[in-house]
Amino acid sequence: MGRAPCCDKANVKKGPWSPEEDAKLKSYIEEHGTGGNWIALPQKIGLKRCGKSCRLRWLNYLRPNIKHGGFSEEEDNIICSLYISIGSRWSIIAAQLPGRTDNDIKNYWNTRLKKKLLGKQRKDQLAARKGLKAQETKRGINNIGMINSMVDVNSENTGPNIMNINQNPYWPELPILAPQPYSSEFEQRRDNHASIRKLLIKLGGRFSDDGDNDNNRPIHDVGSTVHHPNHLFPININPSGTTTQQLYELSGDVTSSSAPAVFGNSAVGFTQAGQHNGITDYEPGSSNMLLQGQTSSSTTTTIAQLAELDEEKAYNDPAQVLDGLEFLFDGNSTSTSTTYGWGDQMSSFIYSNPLIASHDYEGMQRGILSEQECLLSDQSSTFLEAQ
DNA sequence: AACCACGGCAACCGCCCATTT
DNA sequence: GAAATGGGCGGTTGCCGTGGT
Repeated sequence: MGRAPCCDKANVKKGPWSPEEDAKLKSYIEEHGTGGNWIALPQKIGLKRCGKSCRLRWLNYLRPNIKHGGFSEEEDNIICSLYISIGSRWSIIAAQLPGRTDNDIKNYWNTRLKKKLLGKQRKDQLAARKGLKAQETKRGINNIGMINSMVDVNSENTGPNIMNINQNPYWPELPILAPQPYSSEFEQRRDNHASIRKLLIKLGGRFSDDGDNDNNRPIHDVGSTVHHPNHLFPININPSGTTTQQLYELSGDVTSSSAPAVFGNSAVGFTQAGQHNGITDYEPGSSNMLLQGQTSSSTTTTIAQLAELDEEKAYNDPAQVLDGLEFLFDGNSTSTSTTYGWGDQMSSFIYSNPLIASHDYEGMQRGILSEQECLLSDQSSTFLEAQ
């Protein structure tokens, strides 16, 4: 049975909002709130708009403290870092950037950041390829295939199919693959809460299926109603594991349109406690997964620790999927400075670690990697499953 | 001046999921 | 338990401004 339309499409105005409509919507919500029912809202105000359209207009444009444009370098870094970590979960990313909406970030990524990355990557890869060519000529050996070996999961062979760099002039270390359906196993895992949980556990979060257990609540929110979690991705990037580095620690009440962390439309570990002025309050609990912000180095899974999980596989893993993104993690980053420099640690980790590779399969495929026709190895998926 | 291509962004669409009936 | 409903999300579309020819 099909889903009933949320409104009468024939009698609903579409297209850009007029200042009058904006004023009506804004003044009503500021005075009365949304009432928790967007569908009924336009009728109350006398707007010939779909409720969803009203919601979108409010969240993305009219709501207070919205910032438009002018993304700072720090914000760039956060967006890119999170994209690398979790893919196109724009609402989650937006939750880490006060005043930014998921739509804004999505647009910004699609129109600017992605191109920036790809442009940089192309440049670096061409340079790297030149270097390799020269090396090959000098030594008289062909080790490029090994260096750039990729697992051709499209091959009918069960074993990896080593592909040669020269098969792809622009993406030398990436496989040339026809669009390939996911394996049924992987298909099941996509958009699966369990896999997301795995991912976030790897990234340092902790989950609980029993939200009623206070022990599983975020440390900083135990026993209290919170607006939004402040620590979503407590990634300790110090390879020694002795220093805790909170990458995305925000202070204050983040009134993002989509905060707190949301997967699907479930707040992770938080239930909706109420609304005021269109801003949703959340409280810990419910049967949802609970992501815990951790601040203790003893409990935080560090990137270095993850990398150590399988150094050999990491060494052999061919998925140099993020080659060229170093600039995102250079030591000059104001938001992510570390003892060792965010750059080397993070990029080398991502390059080599099958954990990240497999975690990022979905997001990457939808983003950067899809454009490069890059598939990650079955080995990576298997490795994740084993964790 | 006219046309075209391109980029940015607001808004829409379809789907998913949780909640309610 | 099934169907209906509504909120929310990510992907896509289309308009508009700008720059190049």
